[in-house]
Amino acid sequence: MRECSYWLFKSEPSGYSFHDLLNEDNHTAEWDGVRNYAARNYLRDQVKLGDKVFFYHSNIKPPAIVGTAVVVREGYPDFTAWDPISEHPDPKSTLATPIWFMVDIRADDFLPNEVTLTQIKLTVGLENTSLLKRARLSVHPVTREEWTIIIALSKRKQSC
DNA sequence: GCCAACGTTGGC
DNA sequence: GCCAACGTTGGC
Repeated sequence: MRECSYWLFKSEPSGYSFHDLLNEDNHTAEWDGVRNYAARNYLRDQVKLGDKVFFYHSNIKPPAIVGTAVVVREGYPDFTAWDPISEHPDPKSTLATPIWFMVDIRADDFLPNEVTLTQIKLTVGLENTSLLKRARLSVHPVTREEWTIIIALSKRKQSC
């Protein structure tokens, strides 16, 4: 019996928001379009069924973790890569030799309060979190301790 | 809108 | 295989 792992997935809400995920059938969607090797490796090799996911909104004021989701399908080829009219086509990726991978996630719920990037930067225990160390990565590992701290933060009303 | 950080590409 | 040029991300 494997313990679940924790992740943080980024999305620009102008393109795809947590609200969009909640509005999907069964609150579930393919996490497609990742075209970065480090993120791909996580999706292909390490993100497992039942793992928990923070949904982070980037490129918005303020950038913040807004909700949680759960992995409902493990890594499989991102077929949007070999669809020439998809948003992120990659002719080098084929059915026989896929390069890019995705997982499916199902929205759980909004956090009681969003946890902003500023809060994350100011919170003891989160100073080494991957989000702060590798700013441009779109899929980050989160430790169990970090997950617990962020969940606790989300239950606290912000004064500013 | 700016621009720093950083991942990717491609010439050599 | 190095590394300069280039493109993208994303906070500010």
